[in-house]
Amino acid sequence: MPDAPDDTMTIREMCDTFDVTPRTLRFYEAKELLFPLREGPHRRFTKRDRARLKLILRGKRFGFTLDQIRELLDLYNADGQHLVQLMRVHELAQERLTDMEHRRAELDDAINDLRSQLKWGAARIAELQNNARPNAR
Amino acid sequence: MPDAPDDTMTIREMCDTFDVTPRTLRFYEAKELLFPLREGPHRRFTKRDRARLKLILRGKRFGFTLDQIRELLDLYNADGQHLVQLMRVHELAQERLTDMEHRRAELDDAINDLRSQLKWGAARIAELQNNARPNAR
DNA sequence: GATTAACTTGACGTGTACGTCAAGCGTACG
DNA sequence: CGTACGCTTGACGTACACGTCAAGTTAATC
Repeated sequence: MPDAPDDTMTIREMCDTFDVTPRTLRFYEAKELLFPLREGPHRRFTKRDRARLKLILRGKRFGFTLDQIRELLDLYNADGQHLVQLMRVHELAQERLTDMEHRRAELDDAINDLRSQLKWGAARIAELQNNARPNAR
Repeated sequence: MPDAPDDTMTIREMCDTFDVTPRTLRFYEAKELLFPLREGPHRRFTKRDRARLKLILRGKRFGFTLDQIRELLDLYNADGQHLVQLMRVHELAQERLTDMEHRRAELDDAINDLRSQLKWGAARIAELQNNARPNAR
């Protein structure tokens, strides 16, 4: 059977393109995040699947769980451009952003703490090294 | 036996003070993060345990695993007398710092990304709202 | 002294996001 | 024609940080 360049992709092409494992794609399908077509027993991922996967991977970067991501995808998908849905998406994203900013503030705090600890440690190390060779020029 | 105010705390006092469950404290003990004394079969958490728990909880907020936290605790605990040990401590702390800075960079990236997404979404929402009432005012 | 509250130790359960076999099928290649 | 590769579906395993019983013991209270 010749490779009909019908704008669908095999699981392997998907993996290579998006740097995920086959297991991941099957897992996302089981979670109803993707809906690849079947050619016999084999999956064919459509343009829509690829668009969704992009959003999934980006959502993961933002710290959404897969369930949250599915919710967002469903909102986007359900009759596309309804104002109420867009606003809901916006609201959820806003919450996530606040969350992330909070985490970053804490992380900054911790980084500064650890930095000062390191400074302190470095000082002690220098001190001990001096004691080890009290007359080092 | 009267309550000798011997600067130790029961598991319940610990839970109330630090807002954790007994299970958590026992879990931390099993993980060798805490070393409460025993009074008969009951735990008595010392000042040292409380100091360690504070650090544990802070570490958790920053996204460290318990294993990493134990490593850090061992660092803080290392008595600071031996140069080699201190330098080892310093080295590990440096690694952690690099780790955290890397995570912060990623988080920053994701935050900026999400912010621009939000902006885009807000624009679309405004657009739809305009279409919904083309003759507003 | 008896009840009950609080503590104890197992040991299995939970949720997330997959990893890792096992066993089978279909087909492209030599 | 056979075999090796890639895909398929289960189904169990993993890591983290505990939750949730169960069953027993101790301590405090009436």
